[in-house]
Amino acid sequence: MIRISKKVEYALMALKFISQSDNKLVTAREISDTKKIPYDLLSKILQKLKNENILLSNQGTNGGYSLNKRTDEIYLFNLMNMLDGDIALADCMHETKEKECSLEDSCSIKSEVAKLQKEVEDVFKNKTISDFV
Amino acid sequence: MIRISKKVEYALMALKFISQSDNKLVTAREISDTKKIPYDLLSKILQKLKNENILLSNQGTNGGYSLNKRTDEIYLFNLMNMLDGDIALADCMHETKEKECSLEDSCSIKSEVAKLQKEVEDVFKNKTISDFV
DNA sequence: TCAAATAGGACTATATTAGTCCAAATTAGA
DNA sequence: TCTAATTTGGACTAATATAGTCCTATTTGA
Ligand code: SF4
Ligand code: SF4
Repeated sequence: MIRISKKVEYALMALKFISQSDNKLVTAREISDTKKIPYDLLSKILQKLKNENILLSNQGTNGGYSLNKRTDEIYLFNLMNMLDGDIALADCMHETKEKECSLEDSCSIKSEVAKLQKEVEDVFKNKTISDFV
Repeated sequence: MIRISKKVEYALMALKFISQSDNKLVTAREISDTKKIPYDLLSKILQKLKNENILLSNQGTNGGYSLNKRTDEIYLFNLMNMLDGDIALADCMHETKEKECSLEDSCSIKSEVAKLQKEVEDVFKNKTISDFV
């Protein structure tokens, strides 16, 4: 089964929401309430996006988040990598050799899986947040 | 994280193996041994493929499996559906309404996710086993 | 000083995927 | 007719990944 994670969905909704609140700071609570996204989880996601320089944050009262990039500069592929880690169609395909496949020696489909991975990746590399706004 | 399952990988290797053993029946044990695939799991996969009319089976001594379709008639997309169930990028995208998304009312990205799903699906719909042989 | 907000670690719960175990039915051949 | 090789198939367990929660600290404007 092939899925995009809830984290990524929540991030997409949040980024869309922020991009449509022109320049006004947006709080996690606001997004959570209007979009019915679990507050704590959303907070984590926004913090992550801030650390990845997708968002700017202001702490304290009247704080909140704002975009740090244009929507067409934020690629879905990167977003997925940030939130879910290395996107790999199979164990042997991770950039970082974090996972190894015990079948690598006897595997007869590796090069074809690699080709497939490239094609799927391209779909996500060709989408930016602006496609969602 | 986006992955193709081990089941599908094992199925691909098995189908490739069978397609290259021209006409001779191939046993699950043979494939399991040469490809280092867990025997019980592989058995289940082959049985499934037999029930889906991808393979023919002969029981008993000297039994085994053979292809029931040309390799270019077996689509990766269908294979994935058979083995992993409905391929859906998000909860709301299942053909059968087996899953519901509680955010469906407030969701602002559904149509874009649908577009994305179509693009990813097309990648898998355009691959057949012959691409792996 | 207080309340609203981000920051972030640690934890729990749930779902999915992967793998195992066991017993039955089928069949060729000795 | 017995036996071993094989498919068949249900039930179960283990491992992993995803989703969600809890708690506490820090920042900051009023
Ligand atoms: S089975 Fe082959 S394609 Fe799959 S992860 Fe292992 S080496 Fe890669
Ligand atoms: S959040 Fe939106 S896109 Fe995702 S599953 Fe729910 S309705 Fe579908």
